Amino acid sequence: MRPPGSARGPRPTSVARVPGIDYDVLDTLLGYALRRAQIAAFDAFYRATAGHGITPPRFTALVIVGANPGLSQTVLGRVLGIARSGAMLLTDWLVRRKLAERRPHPEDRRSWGLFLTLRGESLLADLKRTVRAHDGQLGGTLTETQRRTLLRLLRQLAE
Amino acid sequence: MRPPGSARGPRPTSVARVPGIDYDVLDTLLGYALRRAQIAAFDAFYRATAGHGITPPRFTALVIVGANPGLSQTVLGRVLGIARSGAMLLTDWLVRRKLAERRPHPEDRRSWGLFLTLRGESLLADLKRTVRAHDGQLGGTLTETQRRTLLRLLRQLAE
DNA sequence: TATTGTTATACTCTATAACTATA
DNA sequence: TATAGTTATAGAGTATAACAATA
Repeated sequence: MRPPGSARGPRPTSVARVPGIDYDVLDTLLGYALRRAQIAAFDAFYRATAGHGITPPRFTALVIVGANPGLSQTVLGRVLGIARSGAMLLTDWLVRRKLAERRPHPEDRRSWGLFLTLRGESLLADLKRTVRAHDGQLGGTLTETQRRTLLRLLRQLAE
Repeated sequence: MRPPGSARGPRPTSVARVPGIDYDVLDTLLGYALRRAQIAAFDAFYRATAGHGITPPRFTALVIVGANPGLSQTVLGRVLGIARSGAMLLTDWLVRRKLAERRPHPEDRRSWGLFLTLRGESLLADLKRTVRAHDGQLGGTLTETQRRTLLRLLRQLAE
């Protein structure tokens, strides 16, 4: 049993509102609503991936490497929005678990091409299923139309 | 000049998509869209509060103490979803900046009642204005109706 | 000169656990 | 016994800076 919040980074903070507290202006801010919603989403993600040691950035990395085989660590870092040194540590983790491997880049001997192993492909397929399922339940009380609307509005916000 | 990403916790990672990259299943996940939207929101927040040393949790703490004067550190921690030790460090920060103060709790000599100072009240008033303004611009391309819809759907998601 | 990967180092945030004083 | 605040310590994640190899 993993003690909560130790092995996989900061544990998603509780989303529950505290009764009797006045939240004042927070209730009118899109930013605060986003934060609360993301905590709920983290929660769903952790339920989906319990026991795999998978975090959101690691899942993202698996998906990105899977869909863009041969990309470099620098590009992976850029996609994830982290520094090169961080992309390296993340790649190290994937390689250590034998989920991905570094192959020499055919045209540039400074960089690696990243590829999923068979094991990585297989885990990714599993993860995609469960993450998608839990992500679907995330909007448990949302209708399919509302869900699509939300997704569209969020994309518009982030563009 | 503050070097980016040093004094105020992790710098919001870039929200820009990398051209030529296949994002695969990520584009269908509410959780991923939420993350991207929240990065944009962080960005707006940091623009709003540049130079104040204010982070989202610190802003939240100011608002909560302001609207619920006399509450204890433990309750503050529960509202923020952090451990008591963290609530204490956060309170220390507010007290050090003379934005809040601890007063003996009238009925329980184990706990403090937290209150904003005049300076805290004044800063909070400023912050509310700018944060609200930037939060409004956050959905720059959203109509007022879309904004309300988004807020409602996010609340429904997190409930 | 510029870039890739790497290494070393530091910082922020959060957590748990143990301690104290009160309840 | 249980709780509030505190202190000490540890871990994850990220950043910057400097270095070697290569472009």
